[in-house]
Amino acid sequence: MSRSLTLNEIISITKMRGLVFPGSEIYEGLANSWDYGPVGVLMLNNIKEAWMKKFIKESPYNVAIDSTILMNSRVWEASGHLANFNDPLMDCKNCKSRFRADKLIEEKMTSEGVDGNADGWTNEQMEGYIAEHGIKCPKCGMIDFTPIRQFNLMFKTFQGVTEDSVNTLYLRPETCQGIFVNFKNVQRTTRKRLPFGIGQIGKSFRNEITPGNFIFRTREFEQMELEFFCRPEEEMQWFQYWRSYCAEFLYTIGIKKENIRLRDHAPEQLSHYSNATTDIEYQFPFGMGELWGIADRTDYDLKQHELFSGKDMKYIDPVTNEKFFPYCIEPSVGAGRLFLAVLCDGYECETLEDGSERNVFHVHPFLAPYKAGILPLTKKQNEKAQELYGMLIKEFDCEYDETGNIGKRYRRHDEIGTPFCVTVDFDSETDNCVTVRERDSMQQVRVPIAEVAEYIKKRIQL
RNA sequence: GCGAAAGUGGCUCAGCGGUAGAGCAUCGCCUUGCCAAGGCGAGGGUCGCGGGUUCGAUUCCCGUCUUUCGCUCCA
Repeated sequence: MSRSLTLNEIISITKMRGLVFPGSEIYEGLANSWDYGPVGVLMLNNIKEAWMKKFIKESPYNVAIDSTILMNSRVWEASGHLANFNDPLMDCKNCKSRFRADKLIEEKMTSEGVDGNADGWTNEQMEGYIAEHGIKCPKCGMIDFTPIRQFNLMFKTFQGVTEDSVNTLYLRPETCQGIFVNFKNVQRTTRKRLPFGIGQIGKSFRNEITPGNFIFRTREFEQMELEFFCRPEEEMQWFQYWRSYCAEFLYTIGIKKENIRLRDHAPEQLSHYSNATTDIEYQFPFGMGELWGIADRTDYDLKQHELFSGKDMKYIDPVTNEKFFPYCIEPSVGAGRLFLAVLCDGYECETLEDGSERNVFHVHPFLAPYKAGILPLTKKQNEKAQELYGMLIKEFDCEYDETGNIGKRYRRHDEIGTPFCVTVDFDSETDNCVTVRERDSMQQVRVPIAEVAEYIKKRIQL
């Protein structure tokens, strides 16, 4: 018998066990900031490593870069973020609900069978349209809106000594632009031919109106993005390829299939530059939430950068000398979100045969913070266990623990997802073997000390 | 920003107008021969912050901050 843990239970455990702490806690916190603790950072790094392994290192197509968070502001002009990453918000004075003016207008147009949108409209145009067409508050039906206020989702900062508007910079709201602006550099230095991809793991910042749900939506977050370039006529083929590759990745790292849903966007939902988009969603305790977005971005970004920079951003086929804009498929996933999905998917409270309960974190050994706990059965085995620990720590992350009785230590490691516990006991002295206890099955195997490292290494592969 | 709820030791919470408790966790000693065992002991909280009422506030009132849930969003 077992049950999943609630989000609150998971938050408690992660705080108690050093996975995740509330940010700036001693100063009353900072809304929606979370720090990864000593145990959490191991798993976060393993998640990033898993992505690197499957999307870059083992891929015949892809390479990685690490670009800056601060970029020339013209990048954001070209990408459209300076113009479009604003939400025009208005509140209903009567019922205090908040709406996006452009969404209200689009809904009105749709309901009247008009094909159009409010993209690129000024606030005055939108306010005018709403007044003329008598758009009512969708919630209470009143026509009593505040004026539009722009809410820019990009964090602004300043470069240089003075807060001069000339030096206004933005924290990047997505990592992919660092890839697009380096497209030519990467292609030239790697001599890659289409199709090929450029990946990046890095922080992005969005001044979300409403963050929340633990680490699900935070204003500072880490993305793992791949921009995969291909010939325009192959876009759908590669879109499908990455769409299933991403889903397969999730299954590989142990996410339960029944908690995953692939949702293809309907044509009318697509952003203006996209020909196809699929969200891979996960069944979080608070509902379905987007984990991975796979978007066909067409040649929009490279074209925009050529337009704004004046530099040639086209691909030149080294064989045919053909010159064209490649299309781009973008699978983009949040590291923190994946971390949360792994937590939600793995944490269970099991009721054992004797009626006692144990919290277990069923996590893929590759992602587990520690691969092994090194435990002397009693304090008499401390020295030998220390020695073994010294050997194993060179091979993988593990932890030495001699406090409390053995059962307690097993449970403590169950709770942080350690797949193996290695116990040095009274017989170890004579038979040079140790007991390896497996987390999920609670089965025990006798393994020669000389072979323990290999035994575990074989079982923690991705 | 608006609406709702909440803030008491690391976690989960109880409590009360007379300056704080439990369980779990942590640490030490003893015990312990494989699944949160037992015994003894220890540490840790100016009850989010500021103000007001009161002889006296963790408790009542006001403000403020923070968190959580919803409006939002799309990694």
